[in-house]
Amino acid sequence: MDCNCVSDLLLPPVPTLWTPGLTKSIAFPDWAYKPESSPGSRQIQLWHFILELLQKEEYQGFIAWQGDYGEFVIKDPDEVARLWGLRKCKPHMNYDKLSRALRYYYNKRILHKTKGKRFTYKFNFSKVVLVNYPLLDMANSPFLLAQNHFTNGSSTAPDCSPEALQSLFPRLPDSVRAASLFDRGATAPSPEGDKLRLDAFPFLSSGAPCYSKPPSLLGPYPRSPPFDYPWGFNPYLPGAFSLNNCPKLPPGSLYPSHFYPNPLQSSLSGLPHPFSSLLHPGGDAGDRAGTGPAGATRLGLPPYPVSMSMGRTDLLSGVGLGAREGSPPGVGGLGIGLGLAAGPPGTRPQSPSERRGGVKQDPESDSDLEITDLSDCSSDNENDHEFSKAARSRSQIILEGKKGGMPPPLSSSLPPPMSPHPLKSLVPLTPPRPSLPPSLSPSLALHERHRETETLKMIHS
DNA sequence: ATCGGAACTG
DNA sequence: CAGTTCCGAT
Repeated sequence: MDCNCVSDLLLPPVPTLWTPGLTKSIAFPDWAYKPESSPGSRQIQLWHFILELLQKEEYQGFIAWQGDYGEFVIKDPDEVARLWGLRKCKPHMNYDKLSRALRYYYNKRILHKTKGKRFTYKFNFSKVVLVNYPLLDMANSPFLLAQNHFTNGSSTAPDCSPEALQSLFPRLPDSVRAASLFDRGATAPSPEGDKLRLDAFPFLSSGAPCYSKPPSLLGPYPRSPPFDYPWGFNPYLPGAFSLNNCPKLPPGSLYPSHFYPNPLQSSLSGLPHPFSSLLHPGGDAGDRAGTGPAGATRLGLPPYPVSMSMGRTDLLSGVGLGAREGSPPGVGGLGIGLGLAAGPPGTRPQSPSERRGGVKQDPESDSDLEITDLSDCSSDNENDHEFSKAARSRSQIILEGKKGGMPPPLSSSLPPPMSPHPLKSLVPLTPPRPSLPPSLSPSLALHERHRETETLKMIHS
């Protein structure tokens, strides 16, 4: 009653383009959403919220991607906590509580802490990706391969072949797998399915944090097709990929930003866009024809570009989050498209970050990355808690000796070291896995690869 | 600052 | 279940 919570107002149940089922099943795993049937379920979740903030420029003064892949820094803990409290109608929310909730994610492996860096956490995207896009071309995903590599040398490679996946999702006929992925609500409302997924890929859940090398691949591909993203985000708009819209690296980093693609995006880029059918029945959105994966193109899904800005709005909005997160602090509210709007917000509030001393980019962060990753790994192994149960029998995780990570000298206003032509790098970056487990090299994989190759050719020409 | 236990809530 | 709140320990 006394709560001025505007979340309801700002957060329409579901964006017009979404259906509840769709929303839930597509974007996130069940640990993100309880089944609609579950009473009292479906409240925004903290990590979704975090992603939402991360994705919007308006909040980059408060929280932003920074450092290693998937890493973000809460520049202004108080503000972020305030926003969170706003969203949850918890006027007394503060960073202490927020952080508790964040810690709560450690065991769930959704997040983990980047040790040594204040207010810095790291997303365990792989899990999210996999869970959300179990059927996508994993065999082709360097990211996943990398994970695989790290997790099990080779012997017990989990079977994530399309076939295997298919078996996990029998209700997702290949022919419509893409559609189904985003329509499971209607197709296969099986809450168990979600669980299954998680358990089905223990290698991802537990090994995820161990990677440190840029999984890489689909990086941003700056183009400027006039494509409209109704759900509020247009990767082509200025700012869409700007600075912190995606997990990126600091300037001094070893790897170019495109080395740290958003797994969610990468994954998505290989799939037809979920909404495309809704948005562009014709299946054609643009023109960028032939620029990306066939599927994507056909569906009007911007091929590579999409791969940046994180789970981006598509996911987020689906979550309901994307929806207006509100007019938070002064922010114009409907961030309808982040960058979108005339892009004025681009320069959002520097925010009091500094006021709190924010997370100054201390040089100390130097030795962290590696350590962080390693420690995370260990922690993963050690605190497997619930997760390990499922993965118990799994073979020990083999840590790759060296990590590519590098202590990023953080710099708030780093110019995006984005590669102008990620696709080029993409080529060399996607070497055919020499020891590709049989389970990973099904025809689909080949097919995908082939498609990709063709795409690249086209681009080059 | 960070962590995690514990009781509590919707 | 996903936090929220409180809090002592490190």
